[in-house]
Amino acid sequence: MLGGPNANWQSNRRTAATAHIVQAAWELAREHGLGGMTLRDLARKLGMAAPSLYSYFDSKHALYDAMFADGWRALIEFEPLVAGPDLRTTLRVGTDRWVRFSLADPVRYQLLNQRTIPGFEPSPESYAVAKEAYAQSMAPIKAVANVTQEDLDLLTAVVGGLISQQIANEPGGSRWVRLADDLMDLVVYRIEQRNPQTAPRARRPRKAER
Amino acid sequence: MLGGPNANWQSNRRTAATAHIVQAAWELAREHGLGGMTLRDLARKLGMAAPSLYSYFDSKHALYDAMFADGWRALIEFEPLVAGPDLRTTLRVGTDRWVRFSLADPVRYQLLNQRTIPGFEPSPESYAVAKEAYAQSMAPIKAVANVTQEDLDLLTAVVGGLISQQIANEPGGSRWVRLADDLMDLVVYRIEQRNPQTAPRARRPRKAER
DNA sequence: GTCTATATGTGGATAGAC
DNA sequence: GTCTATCCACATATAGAC
Repeated sequence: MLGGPNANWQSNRRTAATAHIVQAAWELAREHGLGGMTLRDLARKLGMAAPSLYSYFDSKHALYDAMFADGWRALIEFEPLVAGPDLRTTLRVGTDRWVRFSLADPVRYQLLNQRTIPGFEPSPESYAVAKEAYAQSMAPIKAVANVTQEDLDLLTAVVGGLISQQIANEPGGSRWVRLADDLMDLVVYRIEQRNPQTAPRARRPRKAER
Repeated sequence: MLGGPNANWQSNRRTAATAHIVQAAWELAREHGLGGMTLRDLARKLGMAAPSLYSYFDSKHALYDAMFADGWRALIEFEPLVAGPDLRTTLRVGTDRWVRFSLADPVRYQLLNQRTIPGFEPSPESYAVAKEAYAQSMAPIKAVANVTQEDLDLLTAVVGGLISQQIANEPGGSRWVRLADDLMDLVVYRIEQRNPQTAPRARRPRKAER
């Protein structure tokens, strides 16, 4: 465990160096793929010998773990997460934010959301950051509508499906993610149909606006 | 290119041996993970030396390619694909079939639907099998409703989202996939709302009726 | 503490004998 | 086609200079 939020700050030079390594690792992963990144390349990019990296990370998996936490932290600080006036707007804005964050760095999406590195599992500390980001993203929705965990599970899964398809089959395009608003209309329909509390029935989820 | 459905059948002993290797590779992948499978292990399992595998496959990627085609072929032959009396039933039955096929072999799902092996892309020949399986799966839906490509894109993505979440976060469980029927209701709602043909209160005859 | 130098084990892949 | 021998790249680990 190095560079974690533990004990005494041995030196913030160390944490700065660690952050620098993680930054370079992201660049390398974007270049050669997440699994294609080698510690030799990383060390060369940083101008040091490969074994020196082990002063900062116990293993390559530990580096992935730091990147995992860093990626979720990036989401937390990505953009101010605004709550819309109603459920539909809140879902659209939140999903749009998540889609843009994901497409902005497909390799990051891969590490954060897919189990692609054999044997890698995030540490409890890093996973806690992921849970924090999740809670932050869901809070505005809970604030504006009466949603169940099933609603949120469904929401998370279907949006992830759109993004995954987009990245896998048409990187750089919008064939799938442009359906996000339509999809949010369906989620709204599901939630409001079970929960006819406040909304005036006049508002029908037509596909009109974009 | 070895063992393909090409030119003359050099010998079906060869194709049988190739199929045997692919079969053993699946078992090994299920045991150690898709990326954790090594050619040495595979050779030992087959009782031969590792380099001998190169008589059948030009590379490890070529082996993955054969497994890719084999996996999609397995879907084509998985179960008789029945068309229901209406759109909702057809979607539910087709999705249920796809979910069961996927959960029955998560490693297979990973190879077929996610880009998890660095550098691996299916060959045109293998990808053609995938397209055939896709066309076969979508045919009953097209037969029973007037659907657009966007509808099918949305359907494929959201169901894939459920399955991915299920495999990644709760293998063996049903927290996500049990929402499949609910999700199909939403898809039906989307299609029928745009296309009010056979709905109970609709009095307009279908235009594309034959 | 951080670096260089080096050693070990395990992958995929190739060469050449039979 | 199958084998043995071998190569090279990689992750990993340790020793020791500064």
